[in-house]
Amino acid sequence: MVITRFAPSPTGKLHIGGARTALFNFLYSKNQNGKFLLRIEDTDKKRSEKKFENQIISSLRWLGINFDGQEIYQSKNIDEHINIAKELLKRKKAYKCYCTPEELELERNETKKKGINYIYSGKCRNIKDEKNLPFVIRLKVEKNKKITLYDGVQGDVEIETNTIEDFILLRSDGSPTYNLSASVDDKLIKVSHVIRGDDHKINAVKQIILFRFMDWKVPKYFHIPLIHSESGKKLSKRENASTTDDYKKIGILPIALRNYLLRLGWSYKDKEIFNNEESIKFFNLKNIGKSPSKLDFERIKSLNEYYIKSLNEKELIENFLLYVNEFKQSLKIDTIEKISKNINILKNKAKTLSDIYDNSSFIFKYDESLILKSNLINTKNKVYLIDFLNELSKINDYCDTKITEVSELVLKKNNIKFKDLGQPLRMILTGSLKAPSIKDIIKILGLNETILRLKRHI
RNA sequence: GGUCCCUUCGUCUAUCGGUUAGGACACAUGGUUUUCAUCCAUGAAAGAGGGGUUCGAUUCCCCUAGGGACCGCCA
Repeated sequence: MVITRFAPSPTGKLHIGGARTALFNFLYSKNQNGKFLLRIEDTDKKRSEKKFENQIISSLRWLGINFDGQEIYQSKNIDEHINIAKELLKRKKAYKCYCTPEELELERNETKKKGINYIYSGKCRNIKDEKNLPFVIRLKVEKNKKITLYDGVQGDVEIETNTIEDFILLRSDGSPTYNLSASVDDKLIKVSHVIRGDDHKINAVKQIILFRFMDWKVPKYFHIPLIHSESGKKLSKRENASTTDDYKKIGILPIALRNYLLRLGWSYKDKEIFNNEESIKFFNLKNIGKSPSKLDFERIKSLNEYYIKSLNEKELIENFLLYVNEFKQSLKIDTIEKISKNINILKNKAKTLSDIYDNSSFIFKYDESLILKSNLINTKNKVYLIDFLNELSKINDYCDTKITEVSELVLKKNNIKFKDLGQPLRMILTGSLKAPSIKDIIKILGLNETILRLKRHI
């Protein structure tokens, strides 16, 4: 059975790269009818925070990336990690190292000065007698061997063990480090495919060595190229617009972000649009690309625009209201009703949910500052506008054809083009030149409000 | 600096040695349109460089250049 996992450390919000890693793991496991697990790597007590853990889980949920079972906490398995370290010690595959951090710092500086790559010298390797001093436990990496990482994305990568140091398994306070914990946990939860960022490639080799020392079955590894920022560097948490929250905040739909992430570093022929079902159906590991990719915000927006247009009304309204609730000034019930009813008109120019909000603002926030400044409202134009108002006042209820009749009447009477009437009308009714068509504006505002607004300015 | 990885339009990518090198976003032009958009059509735009292998290389190999990742008692 295929078992994959996403293993974030809760030291920050879920960022784009992590989200894509989670997505690939999720999609592959679901495509194979397997399991997708979430493991919180919270062994760094200083930097881990509960709020980030919650944030990561809710971001995953938002993207529709659902994990199986309960989330797993690495910190709960610490005893087992320590046991394995002891077992390795017993098998003589690990040893106690009494070097102090200060000594190591010195070693590091010395080699760096010489321009040589630093790895721990291994000087404690052969200490026979126990010392009554603080110690760490290090893995005894075999010398002069080649380890091949059979990477499903990168191909076979051969690494000399001499370039890999005797890395620490247990710190001097007895707590396990990442490579130990991750290996033991992957073994415990029977991970079959490890899909993660390229930055873990060297860790994979370290973990393979540990797996072999323990006679465990080594999982398959897939190291996906990193996502780079516009500047071409690894996307860091500090970059603006690097977390999923950043995108949520500006009104990107989860399905759009998910679709974007899926196609970043992965492809399926010429297909660009993948809904959630299709993404599971078509996803595979072999189409993952080898080269890193840059984030393209325009593409995200355009995908978002596509989904705003193609989502059904109900889904769009749901997404919109959730968004407004979380990020915008709350709206009155009747405004919400008006927007919901006319969502198909109001979504027209929108690339983001925030745009829909802005497009709708003439309904709930009648900003007259531009109207007063506009030279569209002059004595000449007022003649038609008054005609229009008079004719409009004769109508009892809104009706498409009646509005057309009214405007045509005014146009004929004054011998003008629609633009001459439409522009000032639009300005008065919405306080802006960018708005839906006149008919739609009247329909949304209602006859009463339309007449009220007209009367204020003519 | 050491080890490892990557390199097709500006960006994301397709290409299983033979293609007018395809698609998408962005861009430009034109058309539709009751503003602005949408939509439709068209266009410009790419194999980092140099060597091999081959009848033939974007594709396979080597070198160079450029970019990136890792090099913590972080994960």
